[in-house]
Amino acid sequence: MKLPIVVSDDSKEPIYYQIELQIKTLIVSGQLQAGTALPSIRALSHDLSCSVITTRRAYQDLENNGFIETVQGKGTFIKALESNAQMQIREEVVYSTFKKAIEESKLMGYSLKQLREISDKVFDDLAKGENQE
Amino acid sequence: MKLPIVVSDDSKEPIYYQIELQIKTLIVSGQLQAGTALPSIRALSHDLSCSVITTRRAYQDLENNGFIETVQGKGTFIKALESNAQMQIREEVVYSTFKKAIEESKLMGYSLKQLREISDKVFDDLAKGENQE
DNA sequence: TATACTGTATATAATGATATGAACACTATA
DNA sequence: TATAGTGTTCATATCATTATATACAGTATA
Repeated sequence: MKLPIVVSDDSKEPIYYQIELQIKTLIVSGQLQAGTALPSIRALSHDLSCSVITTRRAYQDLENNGFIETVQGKGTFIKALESNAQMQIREEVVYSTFKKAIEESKLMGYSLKQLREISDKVFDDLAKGENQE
Repeated sequence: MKLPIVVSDDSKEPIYYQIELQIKTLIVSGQLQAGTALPSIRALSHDLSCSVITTRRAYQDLENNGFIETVQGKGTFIKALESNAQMQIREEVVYSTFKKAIEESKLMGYSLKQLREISDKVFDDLAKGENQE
């Protein structure tokens, strides 16, 4: 299976991270079903003209977040999204992402109430953008 | 004026960033009033046992965020928080901090609605923590 | 104007993140 | 069991960030 992935050397985001985000998106949008085998790290690195280490790093990060599963000698496979343990890992990641954003913003001189207003505005703006599509 | 600042070499946060956050906190909490002169970059670097470049970097970042003002030959001074231009810069920084957090979290497979719930939970938890103090 | 303070700029070292190739270990199967 | 496919580990190179010392430039004042 050949993945519709494109990476850019010019991007400020590291290559392994670009790969991660695109595979995540494919899984979350349902284009990659549970059980599907991903291309081998060698095949993918060949397609993207990067090192095996780079694709490996991307796969490893995705595994740590519960999106995929690697089995030595066999390959790498999409994991089912339903597993409670994985959903919990993911929710914890999101929770601490928000927590960090809020705590850092508090240092800019805003109260929690003010920050909530700004946060609501961002959500509203993003929702507006989604509806327009 | 001697600032109540402590930096740790063991921290994973860079020293210049530790200095930034602590000065920000002092300003935002009202312990450093507008017009107050900060210690010179040399005096501060001596107190913290770090290089002049490091304190300079912290001051420069704070200036870019509108918290302080430096005048060559004279020194560095706390800026008034009321200026509209500075408040706007600061709000933009907070806005994009949140936006980035939300967009990255969306890639974890959550809808905006779900993310809003998680975000609300974080705000509630933080508010609870503040009230307990 | 000499001096002793300010901040500024340049060149450089040290560290950590990113990316690499080559050798290693496991699995399936001809 | 030989081979060709998987993932894994190790040593290393490259690059950006962090941190440094030193020389430079502006300001106040004795």
